Amino acid sequence: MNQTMLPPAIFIMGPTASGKTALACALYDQLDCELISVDSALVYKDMNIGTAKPTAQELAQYPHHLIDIRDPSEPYSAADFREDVLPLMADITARGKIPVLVGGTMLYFKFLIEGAADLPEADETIRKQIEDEALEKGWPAIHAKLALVDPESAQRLNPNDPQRVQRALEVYMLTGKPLSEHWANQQAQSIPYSITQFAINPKERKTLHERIELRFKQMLDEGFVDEVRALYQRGDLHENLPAIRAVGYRQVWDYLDGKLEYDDMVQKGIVATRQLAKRQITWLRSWKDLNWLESEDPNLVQKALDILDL
RNA sequence: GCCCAGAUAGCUCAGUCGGUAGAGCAGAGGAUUGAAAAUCCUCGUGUCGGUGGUUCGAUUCCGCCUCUGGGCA
Repeated sequence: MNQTMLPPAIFIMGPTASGKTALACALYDQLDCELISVDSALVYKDMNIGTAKPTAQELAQYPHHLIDIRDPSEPYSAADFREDVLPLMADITARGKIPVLVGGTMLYFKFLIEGAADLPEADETIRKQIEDEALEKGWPAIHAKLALVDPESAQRLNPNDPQRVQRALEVYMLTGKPLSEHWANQQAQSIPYSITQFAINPKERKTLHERIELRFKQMLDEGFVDEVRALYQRGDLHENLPAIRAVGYRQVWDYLDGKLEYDDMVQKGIVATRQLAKRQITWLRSWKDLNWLESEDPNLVQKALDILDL
């Protein structure tokens, strides 16, 4: 098939606080497109300030898909994202528009580009069972157990990595087949788009750190603590939920719990955001077919449009 | 002004019975298959506050100085 026959799609990636949203909105003004958020935290309702979600006014002017689609009590996953976004992109293309995917959740982009193995979804009962056993015997014991049924995964995984060890064992318990076998059966999937990928990032890490600190303090000024307090006071949420584990939310939650002094919470919130940005940049460094843009470049939008050459 | 306790990595501190030192955090790099804003791995040379003395050798012992806490006036 001729690549040029594929409909266009645009990806805008980059670390937190790099200016992705601003670029996406600028493209929205210039192109016949629709915006899709690729962000594991923006999917949650009532989590606005701390996620740096575009404001209601911004969203009215620049509508984004896949924002506010879950209650904070409901988990959302990379696989959910893949299932949601593919039909959405197809609809947008059918309307004669270009899907513009913007966000910083790199695993979601990866799932979209490379596809995912056919695996069972998370099973709360099984996970609880594994966790209870881990609490009693320690994660290395669970890892040893995994080694008996799925030596390949056990070899690959660090015994101290609870999340992956748990997942690998969960998959075996649910399917009777090791994770490695599922992967071997994974079929190459490619999405039917001609994708132009942008990564936006400040020239210097120091600049990003400054932006992150400034933005976190602005969030606090805008009432971030009250936002988390409202979630805290609901009573049905807890700190093990993906939503409450989000950067900033976890630290404010601990502050409300009396586990952190206010100043420590601020410091730890900033630090956690910096560390998130670093992990996002690590993904990007080895990412294929990227067009890099500098956050502080005054001609950034024009450069992006030139690269798109539509 | 006097007394006491400190001064060691960017920060908080440990330690060296005298042979130039190491943790946590921060930071950097990496991994990443239904929690991914998650989870995990790797990386530690710094005038040991300054200066003089004792010593083969001082960050360590002694003197003086500077600074920071706390106490007494």
